[in-house]
Amino acid sequence: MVRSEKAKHVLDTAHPVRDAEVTQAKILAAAEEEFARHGLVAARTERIAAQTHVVKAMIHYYFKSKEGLYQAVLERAFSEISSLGEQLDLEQLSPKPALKQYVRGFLACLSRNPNLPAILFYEAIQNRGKYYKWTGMLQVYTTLAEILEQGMAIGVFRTLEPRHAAINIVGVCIFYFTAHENLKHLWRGKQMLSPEMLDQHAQEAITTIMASVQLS
Amino acid sequence: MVRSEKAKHVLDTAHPVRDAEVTQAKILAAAEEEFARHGLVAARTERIAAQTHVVKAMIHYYFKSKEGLYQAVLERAFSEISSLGEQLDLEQLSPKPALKQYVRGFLACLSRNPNLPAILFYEAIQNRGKYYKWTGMLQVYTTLAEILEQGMAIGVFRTLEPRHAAINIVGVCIFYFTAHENLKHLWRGKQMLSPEMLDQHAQEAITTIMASVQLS
DNA sequence: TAACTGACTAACTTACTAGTCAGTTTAGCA
DNA sequence: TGCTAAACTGACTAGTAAGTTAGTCAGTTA
Repeated sequence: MVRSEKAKHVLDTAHPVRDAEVTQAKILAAAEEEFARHGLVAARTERIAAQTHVVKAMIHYYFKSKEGLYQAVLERAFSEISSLGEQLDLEQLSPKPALKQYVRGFLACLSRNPNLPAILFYEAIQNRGKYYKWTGMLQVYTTLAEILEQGMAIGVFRTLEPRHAAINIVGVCIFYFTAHENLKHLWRGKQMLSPEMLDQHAQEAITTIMASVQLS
Repeated sequence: MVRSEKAKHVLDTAHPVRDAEVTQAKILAAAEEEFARHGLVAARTERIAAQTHVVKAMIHYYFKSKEGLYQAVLERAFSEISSLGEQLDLEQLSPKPALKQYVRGFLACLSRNPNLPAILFYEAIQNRGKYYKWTGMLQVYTTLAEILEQGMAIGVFRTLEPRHAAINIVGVCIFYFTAHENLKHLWRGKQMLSPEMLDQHAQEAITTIMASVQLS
C-alpha cells in the first residue's frame, strides 16, 4: 500500500478528516504500534481506535477484523525486508564487502522501522508464523549463509557452519531492538532508539560481525 | 522454591494425586509453558488448568491470581540466571577463559530451560519489566562488560564498547531460542531444541563470540 | 437543491475469561 | 474407625472485548 502525501501530512492530527485513505493510514500506524507492543492476541482494538481518534467500528469497516488489520500491518511492515537482497547487487561484490553491505542494509531497515523486531518476535513465538510465512526472513538467512559459504570457499572467512553463523548475525542485529526497553538501564535510562544510539549499535554490530567471521 | 523428588516423580502423570506440593509444581510447569508461548495477557488460565488436569480454581487456591502465578513462574525461572556469576569464580581467570566460561554457563542455563528467553522477551516488550526488574539480566550484561574491559585493559581483546559488545554477546546466545520455531525451516523442519542442535548452537555461539572480541 | 454515496458513529449483542464460592472428597491422624 | 483440615470441584458472576447494525453526516453530482 502506497501512502500518499496527503495521508502523510494529516497523519498525526486529531481532527476528523473524513478521508478514507488518511483514516486507514492512521489506523495502520496505530495498529503497528499496538501489535508491536502487545502482540495479536493481547492487542486491543479499542486502544487502536482511541489512538486514531476514530471509532472501533472503522477497523471492521476497512479491515474486516482484528486479524485482517494484523495481516495488513504485517504485509506493510515486511515488504521492505523481503526486497533487501535485490536492491544491493551482491553478486558483483566479494564476500567481505558483500557481507558488510548486506548487514548494513538490514540494520538500516530495522532502524527505519524499530517495531519490526517485536512484531517478528510475536509472530514467531505466539502465532508460530501463522500469518507471516517467514519467507522474507528465511531469505535473509539464506542470503547471509550463501555469502558466508562463498567467503569460506575462497578462504577469506574462518571455518563456520553457515546457517548457525547467519542466525547469530541476525541475532546481533535484532536483539538490541527487542530488549531496548530494559537495556536502557545500562545507560541510566537513556533512550535506546535515538538516532545516535541506533548508529552506535549499527557500528558496533557491524564491527562485531565482521570480526566474528575473519580468519584467526 | 525447591521442587521435591516426589513432586518431580509424579509431575507428568495425569492421575489426581491430592498432594499440594505436586499440584503446585504441575501448575507451575504448565504455566511456564503457557506464559512462554503466549505472554501474561494472552495466557489462558483455563489452558493451564487443562494441561495440569486440575480445575481452574486451583490456580487461585494456590497462587491467588493469574498475576500471582506469573510472578511465581518468573521467580523460579530466573533464580538460576541471577546466580550465574557466583558459581564460577571469574576473578581467578584471565579475561579470555573467563569470557568463555561465563558464556558457556549462560548457554547451559538457557539449554536447561529453553522457555526462559521467550518469557524474558514477553516481560521486556509487553510488560516493560513490570514484574521482573531485570536486575538478574542486568547483572549478566555488567559482568560481561567488566570481563571485556579487563581484556581490553591488558590488550587481549580488540577495542570495543563494552556495553554494546555485552548486548551483542547476549543476543547471539538468546536469539536462537526465540526464533527456533521459524529457524527450523532452514533445516527442513528439524527440531531446533534437541540436545544435538542445542550443542551445535552453543559451540557455534562460543566460537563466534570469542572470534568477535579477538585482536585483528 | 435534492438525490446519492461513502465515511463515520453510538449503542448493542455475543462470546469469553478471570475470579468466587458453597459445598464435596480424601489423607492422615487420634 | 471416625474426625478434621486441607485438597479439590463445578457452577456461577461480573467484567471485558470483538464484532454488528441501524442510522447520521458530509461531500458530490445532476
